[in-house]
Amino acid sequence: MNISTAAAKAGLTVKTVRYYDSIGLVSPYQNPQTGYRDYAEADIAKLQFVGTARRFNFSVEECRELLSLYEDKNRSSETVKALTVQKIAEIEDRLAELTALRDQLSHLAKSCHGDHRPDCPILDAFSAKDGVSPSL
Amino acid sequence: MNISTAAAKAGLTVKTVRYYDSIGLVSPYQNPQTGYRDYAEADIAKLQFVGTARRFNFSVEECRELLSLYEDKNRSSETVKALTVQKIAEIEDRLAELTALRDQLSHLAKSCHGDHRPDCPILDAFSAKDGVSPSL
DNA sequence: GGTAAACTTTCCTGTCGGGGGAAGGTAAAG
DNA sequence: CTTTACCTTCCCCCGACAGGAAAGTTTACC
Repeated sequence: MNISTAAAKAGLTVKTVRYYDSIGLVSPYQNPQTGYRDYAEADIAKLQFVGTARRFNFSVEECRELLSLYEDKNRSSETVKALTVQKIAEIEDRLAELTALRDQLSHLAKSCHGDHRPDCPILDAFSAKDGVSPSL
Repeated sequence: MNISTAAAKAGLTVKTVRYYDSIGLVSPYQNPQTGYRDYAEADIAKLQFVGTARRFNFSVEECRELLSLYEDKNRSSETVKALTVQKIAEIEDRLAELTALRDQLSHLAKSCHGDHRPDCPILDAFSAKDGVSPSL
C-alpha cells in the first residue's frame, strides 16, 4: 500500500507518516529500486496506535515505548498503567495551571469596562511591579 | 543597567531578554563602541510587563500588541479586553480538551489491573480500529 | 598597571513534531 | 506515449527560547 493510502487509513498526514519512518517509529518495507515505501496492514495498525496515543498527549518517544510494549506478547500491563497514570498526573497539573490562569484573566476582564476610556485594569495588572495584581 | 541586572529585575533569563531585543520587542540603548546593551527603568517595566503577559499565556506577538496598547496613552480599553476575552476562550477550549483526555485516560487506567498478565485494556483501546474504545 | 575572573557580544545549533515547497524520479490511466 | 498523479529526498520554516563557542569588555584585586 502506498504512503498516501496508509496515511488516510491511519488518519494521519503523509508528512507525519514519513516523519515516523525517518525517526524509526513505524518503518515499512521500502522498495530498493524505486525507494517507494510499502505499508503492510501491520504497519497501518501501528500508525493508528501511535495516532491514538498522540491524541492522548503521549509524546512521540512515549509512543515508541508504548509501541514496543504493544508489540511484546510477553509484556505485563503494569508498565503501561504506570505510564498512563503519570500522563494523567501531567494533564492534571496542566489543568490546574490553566484553571488558575483562566480565573485570573476572568477576574481582570470583569474589572475592565472595555469602552473607549483609556484606563484599563488589565494593562495595569500586567505592569504592576509587585506581583500580578494586588486584588488577586 | 547591564543585561543580567535587567533580566534579574524583570524575572527573566538573559537569553530571553536578548531574544526580546532581537525580535524588536524590547530594545534598549546599545553602546555603539562596545555593543553592550544598557537597560533603562522604562525598559525594565516593559520586560516585566511582557513577562507577566507571557505567564498569562499570551504569545510573544500578542505581547507586542499589548505592549503597544500599554504605551499608547490614548488607547481605549476595549481592544485589550477583547484580546483578554479571546485568550480566556482559548484557555477554556484547551481546558475542555484536557479534561476529556484525563477522563478517558482515567477510565482506561481503572479498567487496567496493572499486573503481570499480558492483556492490557489501555493498549487494546489504543489499537482499536474504530475509535479509541467502544466503552468510551 | 597587570591580570584573572566575570561579565558581555554575536553566531550557530538544538529543541518538538512536523508543514511547505523545490527538484527530480515513478506509476497508473488514457 | 503522454499526461497526471503520485512518490522520493532535501532543505528551510514555525515558537520561544537554551546551550555553548569564540572573542571582546569590565571589574576586582594585588
